[in-house]
Amino acid sequence: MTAAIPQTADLPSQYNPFETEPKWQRFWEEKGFYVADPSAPGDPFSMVLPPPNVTGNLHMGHAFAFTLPDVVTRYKRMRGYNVLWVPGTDHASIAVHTILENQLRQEGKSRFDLGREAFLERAWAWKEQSQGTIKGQLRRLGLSLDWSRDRFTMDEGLNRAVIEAFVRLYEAGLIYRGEYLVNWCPATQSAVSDIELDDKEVKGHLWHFRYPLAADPKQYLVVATTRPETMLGDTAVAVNPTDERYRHLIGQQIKLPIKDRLIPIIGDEYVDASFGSGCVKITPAHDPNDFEIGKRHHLPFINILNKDGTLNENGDPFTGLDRFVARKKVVQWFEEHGLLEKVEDYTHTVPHSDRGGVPIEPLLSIQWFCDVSGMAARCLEEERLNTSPRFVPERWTKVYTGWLEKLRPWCISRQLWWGHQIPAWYPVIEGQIPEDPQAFVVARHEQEALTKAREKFGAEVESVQQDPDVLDTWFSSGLWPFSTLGWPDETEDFKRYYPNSLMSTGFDIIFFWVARMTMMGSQFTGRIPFKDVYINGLVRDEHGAKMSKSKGNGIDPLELLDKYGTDALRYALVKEVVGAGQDVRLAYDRKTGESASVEAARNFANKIWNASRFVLMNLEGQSPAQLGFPSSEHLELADRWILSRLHSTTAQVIQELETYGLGEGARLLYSLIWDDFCDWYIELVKPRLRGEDITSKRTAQQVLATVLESILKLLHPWMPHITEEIWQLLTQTAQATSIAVQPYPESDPAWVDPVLEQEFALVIQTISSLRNLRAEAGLKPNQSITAILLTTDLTEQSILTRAQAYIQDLTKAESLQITGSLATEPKQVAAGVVGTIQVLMPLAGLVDLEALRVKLQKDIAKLEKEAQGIRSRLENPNFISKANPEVVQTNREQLAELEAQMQLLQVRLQKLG
RNA sequence: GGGCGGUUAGCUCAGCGGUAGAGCGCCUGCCUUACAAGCAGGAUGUCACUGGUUCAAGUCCAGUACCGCCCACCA
Repeated sequence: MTAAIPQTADLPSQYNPFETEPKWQRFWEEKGFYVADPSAPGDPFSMVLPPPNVTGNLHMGHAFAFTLPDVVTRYKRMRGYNVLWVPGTDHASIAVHTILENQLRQEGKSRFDLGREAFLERAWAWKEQSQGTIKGQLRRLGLSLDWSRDRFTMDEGLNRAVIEAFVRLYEAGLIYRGEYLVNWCPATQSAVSDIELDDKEVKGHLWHFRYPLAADPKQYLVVATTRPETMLGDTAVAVNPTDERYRHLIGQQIKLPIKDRLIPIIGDEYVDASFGSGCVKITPAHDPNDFEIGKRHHLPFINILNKDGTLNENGDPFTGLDRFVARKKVVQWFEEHGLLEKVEDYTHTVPHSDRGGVPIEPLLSIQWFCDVSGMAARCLEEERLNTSPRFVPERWTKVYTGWLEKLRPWCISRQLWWGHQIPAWYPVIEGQIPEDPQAFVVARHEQEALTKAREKFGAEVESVQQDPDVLDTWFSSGLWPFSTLGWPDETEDFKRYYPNSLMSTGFDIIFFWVARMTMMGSQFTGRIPFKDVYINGLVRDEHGAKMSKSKGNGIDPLELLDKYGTDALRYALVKEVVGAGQDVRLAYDRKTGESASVEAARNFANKIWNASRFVLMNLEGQSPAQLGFPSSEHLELADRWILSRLHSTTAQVIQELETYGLGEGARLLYSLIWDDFCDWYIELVKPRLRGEDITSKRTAQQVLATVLESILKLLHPWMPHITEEIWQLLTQTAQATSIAVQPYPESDPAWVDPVLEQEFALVIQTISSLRNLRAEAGLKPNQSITAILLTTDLTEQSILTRAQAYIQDLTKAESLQITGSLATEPKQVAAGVVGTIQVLMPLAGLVDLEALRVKLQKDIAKLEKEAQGIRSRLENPNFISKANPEVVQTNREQLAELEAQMQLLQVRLQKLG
């Protein structure tokens, strides 16, 4: 039994996405269309969703970045691939900390007041809430995710994967504990990685200090600094060894002001003799470059800072002061002692902590590091040999390899609570943990740690205490492509779907994430975890600016979803993309909350809806399957034309989808649907549907049904809901299946007929010309005309004759004469020209002859301008001799045609008198 | 300092060697039984600038300017 086809009256004339979309979202999920089956046939096509942070809501960037791969996924599924798209969310250690600690601050508390356990409870509660919101939003975007495989970076399985990865890296000698300069964020009191920094331009000063020589305090060297307080930790002054001014001083000593410490003058190539005074103060414990120099010259490392950004005992006499207060005091000291040479205004960039929002301090501390040099080298080798992964667009490859080439050890520990606690334990002996930083064991769990600790440190180990730090969030993210598939176990999913086919993400996290995944993937699975990397662009605001929280210029996707529907937003975003990875700008009016581009997409959806409504009401309740495909001998000109357009567009769309041309595909379909199908085919077919000729009517129904069904399938990856809604109505499958799992249309070259399309273009132009004449003459839409198409070209005559009914119908011509010559010339006639065809519309009664004249003159002038261009080309002997003969020939023909057309119009002009 | 994008109609953008395009907006008619979220018709451009290659250049090459990103930063 099939459901009754709704009558036209049942279908509103405006498409309502708000009823439709949730219905199909539920349907897809309940019926499990997107649940992958590793035992099912088909080449695998697998992806993991870049897991959104559990920090609140999805933003426009998510909507965009997730819709793009959804288009690809839906296409691949319809192409018969065995598709898996794994959803999930990320615990986002630092980001969640920031949110929760802000909340606590408002309650007048800190996380330390709460304690680790209570804080984590809050974190889990927050995660639950945020995750629920995000999942709802992902569903609302209509993404074809396999929710049965939903993961969270801190769920049991992934936790196990993280510990396993850490242990294996440690056992391979790639994870170690060491002292190093880390980017220290005094606000969050944690180390942060290089890529969690945000450079901000700051207007500061460059202070020039006099450093007296120990041998002769009246002589001094001038050093400059933007961070005066660090001088308390200076352990040398460096000059360039080739610098004639200072070469003789190398080896002598400076008496460091305030501290009265003797520090050496050293020579190092790093110093640029041409910058400033050519002397550099060296603070190995608080500057990355100085750190390197300090190591080269075996200088002492003096740490002057506490973790909260105040000065420690080494900062005496400013111990306990905040770094910025100490800065002023140091400057004041130099000033008072006549050692301040000068102060310059100086604008420079200062690295700030992304999350903490304050300037970071390079700080010497004991952290956990991961040596990634071997992994990076393997990734570079893969890229060199196999160009794997393949970046789309290709230009991002350089960004990726460039970063891998200059990697430093990765600081993976964070002094936070929310995250994966580092699986390292310290032995407790006599109630104490040994001071030796290397006294620890790495284990999968506490029991194993205790055993190992006793083996290593003896039976006197009473217990073990786990390192309180958590891992950098990107550590677990790096495992995402395989940890989600069940790694470290050899699961069916892992065997079937790894490596992933595609990774779709933003350029801003090529370093953070893509490179970490390829490194971890190569380390643990021996393979690059994905074949292609599609790098999407940004969604910019209405002014072309990057949307960001700090600027507050974000556009809320939910607002647009509420206003226009999911399909409209999806289509509007993707249609703007050019090639792959280009940024898109979203039209938006902040006063009204309206978006012209999303509205245009909504209108497109409505157009599809109404075209479908027209088709449905004319099929007399028959489904495409019931109607069957029309037999070839019954096909009329318009039928063959629309089928040709369908098949040629299908070929182009498939071509685009295969090369990630998602925007191009969207635009091709827009034109096929709106221009070809709605404006022409449907209009042409109307008389046949109302007419007496049963065969012609049935053929039209068959073509309408088959073309509409193909169009729906073609468009489904971009606009999944409306296509599902209409497809269900059209095919009357009673929700037994989904358009999402129907085969994607194929292009049959047998139906593509370029000659026919060209001929049909002539018909279209002729109709347009007549419509133009009607409009120019000021005729009412329902007023009928008489028309004459005059041409001596027999082919054109034949085409026009075949299309005579179409022309008459679409131009309201009650009589239409197609002829090679006229027995009697009409007196007053509006005229246009198409090809060699004179398009004539005789006008009875009062007409504005002057208007007709002006119109003809304008047409002639236009043609003349065109002809002039071609003529000058043909008059150039070099063009004749050097250009491709075919091009020359074409130009000659074009000129001849233009001249003939002008001639015809001239004649008409003269006849007007 | 290095690198990557971009500069085409009022706005947002296609086009990437042979006659300047789309959507939105604008103008003129139309509520024509699919659609006024629509239909028909129309107007609109020194294709940033300067050179070069070519018979031919928004289209290829070089440089310049401006806009936007990314990376690295000289203390």
